Amino acid sequence: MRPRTDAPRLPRDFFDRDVHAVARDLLGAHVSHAGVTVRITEVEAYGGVGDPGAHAFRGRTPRNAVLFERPGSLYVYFTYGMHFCSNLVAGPHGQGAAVLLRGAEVVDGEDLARVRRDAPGKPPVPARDLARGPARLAVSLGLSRPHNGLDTVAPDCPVRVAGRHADPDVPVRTGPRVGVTGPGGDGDSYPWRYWLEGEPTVSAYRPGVLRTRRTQP
DNA sequence: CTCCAGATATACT
DNA sequence: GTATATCTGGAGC
Repeated sequence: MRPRTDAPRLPRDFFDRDVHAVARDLLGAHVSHAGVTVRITEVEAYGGVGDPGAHAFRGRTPRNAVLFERPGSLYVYFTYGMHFCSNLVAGPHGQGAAVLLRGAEVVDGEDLARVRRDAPGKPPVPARDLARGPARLAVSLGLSRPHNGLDTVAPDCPVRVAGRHADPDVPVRTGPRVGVTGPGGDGDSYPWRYWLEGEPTVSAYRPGVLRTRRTQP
């Protein structure tokens, strides 16, 4: 499938809506950066202050400050000591809500994505795994710390978000978020994960796990 | 498929 | 000071 280069960049109004509406509509959208374009197949909604799974749960901190910037801003954070994940800020300005980009299909610039994803001396990554998973997606697009805070609705922004899910024959499915431990202790009570049915690039579901202590051996 | 170690910025006590 | 994290790749079933 050839990416539509004529699709308009999504405007501020698109992101300035309920975060769940934004999440659903981002499915099928194209995100382009540094020579690679992906088509989003899986996302998660994070509700801002008060959502126990969200980085904004306890309010604004230096790390999550971008979540409280204008909708359409790109929130890239570092986690697990080695991975970057990317979100698009959604909802009213200052609410702290965002949509995590969890899975995508590389539709252009696959060679470049492969340079970023393939490890030297190891078998090549299967095409469907290039951007399957939030950290893999960020690697394929070449997103990391310097891109945190970019305003993707600006015409000159190097990160371009365009198009949206428009195929009524492909249903949107929902389920619990990945890696989030809910208030009850096990699992996430919010079905705020959205994906396109039948897509091979949707990441495998892994329930949130409480890690066992492993300090002093 | 499931289990598990890895490496470190961040936020909380 | 210390527990945790919007995860991944490799090992073993």
